Amino acid sequence: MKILVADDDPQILAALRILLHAHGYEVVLARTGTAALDAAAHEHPDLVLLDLGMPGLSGVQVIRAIRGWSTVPILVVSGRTESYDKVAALDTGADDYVTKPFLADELAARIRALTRRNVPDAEEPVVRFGDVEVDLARHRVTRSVGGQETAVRLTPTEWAFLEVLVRNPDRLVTRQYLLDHVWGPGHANDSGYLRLYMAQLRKKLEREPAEPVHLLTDPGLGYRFVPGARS
Amino acid sequence: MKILVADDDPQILAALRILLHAHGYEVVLARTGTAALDAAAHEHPDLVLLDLGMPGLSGVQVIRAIRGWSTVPILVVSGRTESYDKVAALDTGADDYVTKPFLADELAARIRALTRRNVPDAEEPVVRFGDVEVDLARHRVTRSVGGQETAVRLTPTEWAFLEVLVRNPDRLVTRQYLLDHVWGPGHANDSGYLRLYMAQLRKKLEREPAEPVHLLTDPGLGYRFVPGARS
DNA sequence: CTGGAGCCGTAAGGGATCCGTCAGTGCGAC
DNA sequence: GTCGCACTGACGGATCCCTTACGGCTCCAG
Repeated sequence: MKILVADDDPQILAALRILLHAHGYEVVLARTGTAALDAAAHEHPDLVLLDLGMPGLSGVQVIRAIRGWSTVPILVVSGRTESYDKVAALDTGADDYVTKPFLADELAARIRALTRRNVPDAEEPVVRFGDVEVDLARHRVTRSVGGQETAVRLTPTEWAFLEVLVRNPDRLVTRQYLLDHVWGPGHANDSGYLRLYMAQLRKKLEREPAEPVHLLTDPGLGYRFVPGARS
Repeated sequence: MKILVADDDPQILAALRILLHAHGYEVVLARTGTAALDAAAHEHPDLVLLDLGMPGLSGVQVIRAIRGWSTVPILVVSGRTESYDKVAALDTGADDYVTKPFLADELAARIRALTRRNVPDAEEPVVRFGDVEVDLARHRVTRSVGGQETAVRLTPTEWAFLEVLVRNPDRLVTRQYLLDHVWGPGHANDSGYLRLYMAQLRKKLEREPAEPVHLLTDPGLGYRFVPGARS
């Protein structure tokens, strides 16, 4: 049972490490938001203990990023007692919220309650299809042509487009949904964007851009990402 | 989304009922531990809001009893702030613990956090008939001919037509209903559309389009979808 | 029995829409 | 300036929706 502890205060970090270790957990530490994201992606923790007041990324940003590819339980520990902060964290994807100072017994009990439900985790934040590999955590796309792994350069808009599709495998993604999530609301009639960026994605990711295999279109409705057979 | 509220204080009960109702939840009330158990068993709530200080059964007993047959999320609301009570409730099977007095916003957020996770095990939105498989969630239709699963291409209108029929199995769907839901209001007299698209659907989905088995017509009234025997 | 009126199923064609593609412009960063 | 990115506009070509037409069927009046 592995727990990722993210806090910028070395003292609290040490105290939590000792406490959790005493309860039999394996502990991984992170002192910044970006480090926490990195560890969450590659250490596959069974639970994330997250402090909100870290430098760099805000706590809410960290939660949103993790929720982008993982369903790991997130327990927020924060000095902020305002209801607004709690609601924001919980609605972004946190599973529980404890305010400092907290009692060790209660924290341990809440950790047990969250890990108890543990569903089969180890959901890889990497999606593969054809000769392409998409790393949702690192925002990186690579392609192996001729046994050689080469990075694929995507523009921010291209990435946002691809991300929406990859997170809904085998499922129709309507034009409306794509426009809302990539360009934001208010672009309901700009379906020309979709044609344009889909063409660019196919040019960069499909073996035969003229006859796509993984990035398909459902005429009149939207687009669809089909991973197909693992290769 | 149904919530069972168990509390012995009528005032709190009424307040919670109003609060939850305002958030769009269906609310079931119980004023004793035994009543709560009964309701949890027969009402199939999506979440249980449980007060610890009820007469009859103790809160921990109620939690243990529910956990004996159900994994429904349990949120404990209690006046007891002692760490011992929290640990006992959480370790018995509760998923969260909030102390009175509590803020309405925070409680609502914690309810959302608990119900969010429970959604995935929804009903299987797949309908099968003959050699056809309709996946309503993924918006996909496949047909297995000769042991090979092949995708069926449907136009948007064909899909809308099929969707209405599939969502009303073994029931007569009147021409009026179909026209309203597929073409929108104002096409009450365009029953010719129905003949046309029904013919196309039968051609794509029926083994013998001339002698349909699953997509039947009720002369003068409308059409009917009959899944028939599972195959 | 016979003929006609609806209703249903089928086929073919035209117009509108949608899709893929390719230039080209504007704008900000370096 | 130069480069990269977002966006615009326009063009064939494919697809889709609707219209129109025709034949078969049932049912009922004559």
